[in-house]
Amino acid sequence: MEIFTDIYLGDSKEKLKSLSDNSVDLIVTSPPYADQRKSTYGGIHPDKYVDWFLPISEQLLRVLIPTGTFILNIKEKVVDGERSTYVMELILAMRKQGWFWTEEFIWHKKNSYPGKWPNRFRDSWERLLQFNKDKKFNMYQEEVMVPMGDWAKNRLKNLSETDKIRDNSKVGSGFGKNISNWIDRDKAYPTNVLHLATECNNKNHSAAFPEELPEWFIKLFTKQNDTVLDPFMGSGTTLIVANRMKRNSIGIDIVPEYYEMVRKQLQPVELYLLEPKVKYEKTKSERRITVR
Amino acid sequence: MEIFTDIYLGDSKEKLKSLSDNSVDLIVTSPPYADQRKSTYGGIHPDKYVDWFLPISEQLLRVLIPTGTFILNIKEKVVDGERSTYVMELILAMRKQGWFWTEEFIWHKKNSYPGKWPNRFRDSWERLLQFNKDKKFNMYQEEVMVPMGDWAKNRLKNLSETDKIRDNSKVGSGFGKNISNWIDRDKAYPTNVLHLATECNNKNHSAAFPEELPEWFIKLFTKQNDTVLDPFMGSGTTLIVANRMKRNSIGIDIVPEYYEMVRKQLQPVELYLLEPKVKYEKTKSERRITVR
DNA sequence: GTTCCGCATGAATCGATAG
DNA sequence: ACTATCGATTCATGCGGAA
Repeated sequence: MEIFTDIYLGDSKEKLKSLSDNSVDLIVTSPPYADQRKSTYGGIHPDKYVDWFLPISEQLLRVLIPTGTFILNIKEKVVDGERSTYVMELILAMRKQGWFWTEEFIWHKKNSYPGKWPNRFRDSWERLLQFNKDKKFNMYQEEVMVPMGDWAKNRLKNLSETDKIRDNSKVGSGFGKNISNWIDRDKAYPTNVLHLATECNNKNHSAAFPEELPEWFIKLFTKQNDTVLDPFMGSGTTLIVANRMKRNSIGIDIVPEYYEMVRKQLQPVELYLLEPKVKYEKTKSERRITVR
Repeated sequence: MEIFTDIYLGDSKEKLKSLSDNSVDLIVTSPPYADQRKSTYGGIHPDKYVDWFLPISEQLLRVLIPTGTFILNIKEKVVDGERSTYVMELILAMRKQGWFWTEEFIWHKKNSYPGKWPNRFRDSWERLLQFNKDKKFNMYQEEVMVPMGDWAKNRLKNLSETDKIRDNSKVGSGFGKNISNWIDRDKAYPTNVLHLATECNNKNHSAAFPEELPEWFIKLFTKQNDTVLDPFMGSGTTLIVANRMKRNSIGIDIVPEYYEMVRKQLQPVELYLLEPKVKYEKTKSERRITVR
């Protein structure tokens, strides 16, 4: 079976209209937060955020299959010493739009931005909001309850001794870098708290999330040959992971530089010759890339 | 200085009226969650939760000093496969009432209740909402500093003497970062994610939280001889911790059994003879208990 | 080939300074 | 007065070069 990867350059609100109804199994995305990333995305004022997002989520509701899931990564910022409320207002508005708010996962960012202030500690968590069209949805819990797969084995054999020690010292549950827990264990029961560090190895994108994040949700909510959508693909982490996991994927971004970057990364043959470290050669021959 | 502990039996909304304006330095409480614990509190329907809570928070706003803090432990429950939104509606309503929503801490419950559901994982976190009357409030950050990650210890202890000298000179010339500041430091400021286990040995109270939770906030937001209030004291954890930490405390509960339980636990002399393990004898002679 | 160390760098926030 | 920009603060992580 052939896996496709479609990427679009343009405004999500418009480009999404070209997708068919009920054609996507999972949406995983991290939209620009309010008043962040002004240089690249222009920055949306917190007061206007809900109005800006609702037309997009309306399209997402249309293209998602009834048993599909929408994972939204977002966090409100502090404005004038107080937390903004636009995320809560967005949840309330999306429920009126027809979404079910089924769960809120917590992404605990172990390496949060440093700093010290007289009345505030470092913000080290983000919301991962789960929305569904229907109260019955596909969920493959076994896939994430058995983390001792090839992935973990590969990781473990390459772990240096200091890494093992460092990981041992960490307290944590669920999944993530607490790999040492898995050595003597076949099963880990995940919870709705995810412990991951943000990735520092920049891909020329300021806000890339770690590959483990989309990987976990793709495992949990899709099977092979399903289709994953990221309407704010950025550096394309979600698409690359989906491709490696043999899921079809669709990505949209309004920034030409990101679009170009993802396009180049997904071109299999040419870059394979130029790039010494090609990560995803296993699925290379199966991929079909469409650029529009 | 004498420490007092006042406990009241009755409805918080009414009993709070007997407290003076600006008389409490910190409020830490975990109110009955909507539709939970029906047998003891009668259960408040999610749709009526905000209306039920606002008269109480109005009193709390009155009795709190301007530089005081209100910590509200709450988590919406899942109703018919979907998360209720009453917590978000409550935050929005309390802001209109005059509260500032300063921060949301995450309490990560490391040993959350085990279980498996077809479309849901174990819920292992709760919200700890911080509200303030004023954007300037008392906060004693040094009191809750935590040991630094192994990173610093392993690296800094191996700093050569020349490195130290070089770094010192950098400070003088204004270049580089002041590494020498870090040499004697093994502690770092915490983040807004708290990792605590729930207490297994509950005290006949269905929703007792671990002592570390009120302890952390009492350390962070009060000093000795300040006054801590818990308008839903339950088994009295907040009061007991406050007393041990030499803070005055006020507790209210509508359930006679909890009231009696806390009263007995706080009576110093009689119980001292009966109970082999008295935890708080250090402050015993200083305590004054008022029962109304 | 490992292990160790130096260093850059974040979806941050506040307070001061400038227009 | 009100907004825009800038510097200071701080710590976990990964990478590259050195031992």
